[in-house]
Amino acid sequence: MNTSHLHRTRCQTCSLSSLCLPLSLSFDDVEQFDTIVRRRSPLTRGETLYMQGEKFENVYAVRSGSLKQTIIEANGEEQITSFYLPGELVGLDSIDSDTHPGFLTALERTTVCEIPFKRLESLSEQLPELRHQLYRCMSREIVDDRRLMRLLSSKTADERLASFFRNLSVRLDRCGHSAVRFRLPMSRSDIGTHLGLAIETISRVLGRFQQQGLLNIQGRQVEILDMVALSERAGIVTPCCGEQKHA
Amino acid sequence: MNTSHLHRTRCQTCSLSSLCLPLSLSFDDVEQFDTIVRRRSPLTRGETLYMQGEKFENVYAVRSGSLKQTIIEANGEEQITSFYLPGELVGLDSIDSDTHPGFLTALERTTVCEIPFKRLESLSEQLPELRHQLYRCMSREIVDDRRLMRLLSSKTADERLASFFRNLSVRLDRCGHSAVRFRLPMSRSDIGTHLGLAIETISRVLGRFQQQGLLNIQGRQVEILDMVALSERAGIVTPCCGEQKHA
DNA sequence: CGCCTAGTTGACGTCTGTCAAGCATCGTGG
DNA sequence: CCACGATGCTTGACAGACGTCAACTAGGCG
Repeated sequence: MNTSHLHRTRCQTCSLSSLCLPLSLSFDDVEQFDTIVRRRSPLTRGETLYMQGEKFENVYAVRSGSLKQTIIEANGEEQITSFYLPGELVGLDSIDSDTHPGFLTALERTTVCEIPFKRLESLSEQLPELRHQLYRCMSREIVDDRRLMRLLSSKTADERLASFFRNLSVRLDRCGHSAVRFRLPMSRSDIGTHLGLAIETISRVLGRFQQQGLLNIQGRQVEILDMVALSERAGIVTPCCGEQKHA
Repeated sequence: MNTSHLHRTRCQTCSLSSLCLPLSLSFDDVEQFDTIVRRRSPLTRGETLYMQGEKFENVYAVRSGSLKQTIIEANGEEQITSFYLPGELVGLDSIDSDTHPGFLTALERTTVCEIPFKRLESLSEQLPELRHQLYRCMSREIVDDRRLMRLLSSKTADERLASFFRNLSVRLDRCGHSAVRFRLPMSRSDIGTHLGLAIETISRVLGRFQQQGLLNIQGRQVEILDMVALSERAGIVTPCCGEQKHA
């Protein structure tokens, strides 16, 4: 029990380990994995974890709080490609070019675990489960991106926002928060930039949702009142009858 | 030199090997890799390589021709998430759920190399370069998807189409075709479904492009006349001077 | 108390989807 | 070789959704 380091926490005792990379590792393997993980002191709201174009060294697992990834194009346009919540892995999109494709910014007080990718990669040589888990994480990221693409490609503002809130609810639920009552980590403007909608549209649609009793939203405090109706609005037809899903 | 099998081709002699998974492997390693690759007889136009929901067993490398991935949602809406050209790897999005998220359909006569993922995964244990290449491929797919997301999230029909043609040109160039003169493998309707635009819009915008001398398009025969103007139209500003920007 | 940012609400224009009709292109068979 | 239908593509008219501009309100903080 050496707790010499201030931020010393261990994967073995982390409540998020069931969502994180160590997911399917044996006890001994987790211990080995734990040795390459570095805990960083918390980021404050607005602080950046890395900048666009910076050399890629580490991936990060979110422990608490939340972050956004912003890509700024040559012409100055911004796009928020994704938000990251506790238990999610950040930086997998940086492997190919060996640089970070965007800015990673904390939306609130946020703690992350830093995992040197080189060491992760070589550790994955010895631990097939870890390797598979890494492949799965990346594959999931592709699938999630495709889902968002579908959303953006043809859906109305209502569908986009309903889908966004539904997705947020599911992910918050997974990491231990309430699925129906939570505080939005991001601003309306962030949501707009992410979904390709003007901030005014966000405002109007949320107003409409509230009027129709789908949800209650005061500033950033959200309460989902009718998840079924929200899902329908998102274009998801049957929440009940068989959909194939397994790990 | 056993050439018993009809479709026996070898990675060592494949003109696309510099784009494909064996990219950074040594000669011996390529040989080892080659043993797990199965060549399939060509797919004809419209033939499916796999169906949505089917169990995931193999990834595929495109040798010639082209394919599209179509996802059909519960409500019947279709989305073409991506097109695959020679040298590109298909199926990486199936790892997480262990099933194929969509239909993979040949757009023309197409040949692919079948790579059993289980064997690929275990081979990647012994070959760090292969492992890294796999990570890179997946990472690149995420990056490409994000690019498309940005396109879909806020760009006009003109920008989407200009960007689409530019992207196609770059990819065709990479796999040995001409970058300025080629035959579109997909229909207008496919492009529309992919970019989230009505087929009529595609038609109108392409007409405009032609009128403005950006490109020449007769049916599926395309000639790009002014790549610079096309890039500008796609929202890509400076092909030259670099810009530094941060928050 | 007053400024500043975040969010709301309204008026208006435009892009693009929808519907509908017309045209070209291709393969099939007589 | 041409007729013919099927399919894919183009063009036009119109309407609706959403972006833009602008004014206004509500919190948050020195």
